[in-house]
Amino acid sequence: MPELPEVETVRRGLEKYVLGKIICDAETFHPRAIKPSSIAGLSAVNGAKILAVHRRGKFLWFELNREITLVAHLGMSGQLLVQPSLATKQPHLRAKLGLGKGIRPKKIRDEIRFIDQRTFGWLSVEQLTNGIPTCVEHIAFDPFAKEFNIKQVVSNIKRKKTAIKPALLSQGVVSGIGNIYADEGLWRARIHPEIICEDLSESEIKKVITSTVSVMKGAIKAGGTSFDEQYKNVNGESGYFSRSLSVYGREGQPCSRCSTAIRRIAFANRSSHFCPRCQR
DNA sequence: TCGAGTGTTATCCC
DNA sequence: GGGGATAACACTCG
Repeated sequence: MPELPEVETVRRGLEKYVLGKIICDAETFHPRAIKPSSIAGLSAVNGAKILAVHRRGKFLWFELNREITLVAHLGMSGQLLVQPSLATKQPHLRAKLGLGKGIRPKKIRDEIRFIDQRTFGWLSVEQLTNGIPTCVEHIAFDPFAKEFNIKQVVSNIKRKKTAIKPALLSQGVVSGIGNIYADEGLWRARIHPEIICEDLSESEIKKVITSTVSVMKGAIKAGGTSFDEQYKNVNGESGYFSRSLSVYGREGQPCSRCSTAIRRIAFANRSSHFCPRCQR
């Protein structure tokens, strides 16, 4: 479920509650909760102080007062909640990190809970290279990063022989864009999802990127998009951006610009939603 | 009962 | 070797 705006909402929530806290009693409850490439089990972060929470694309990581870092990816259905340790355990609780004020706190009041119904998400202990975790190194800058260079991204996409939609989804080009925001950005830019990148002009590609970014900006403001119980802020609150979606999940409903029925087409195990009249 | 779902990546094939 | 397409991963819900 979570794309850039949802992950950013979670990052901000975590930042609010966990900075300066010491991790203790870290525990996993499901074998898939830890990425196979993790260099250590979750207990490796016990005793570490959380100095910052970073994000690139859909990847989150905790900067610790250690050589190692803890990376989190929410996959399709992951949640990170900050909750009292006495709160009822959720059915899909995969791991938890106790939060204390010292290395041996007398009382652990809160914990970070990693909940994930479909288990596509994971946690991973990793080394840092120039401040970036190993598994995040191949991920492109996301549009909200200082280093993001739109000219470079546009020229990279222009050279591709694939359709524009899968190009937007490939995290090595621009990161953070998922199926919802790709559809929304393409609709705003009036570009058909199946047009080949090479056949688009640089200004059209730029329009797609800037449109997608502005949709995501709005979504961050709204606290993310959620359709059901699968996406939550660390508070357990749902975002309300789904009200603002123009095409995603609106098959058969009228386009808000021209009233033509929104169409859905399948592509690579996934759906694209678009307006057949606005997006040629 | 079946299909579809917000993501990533391994593994094919060209 | 690389780009690109596809399947697989697991579980729930309509």
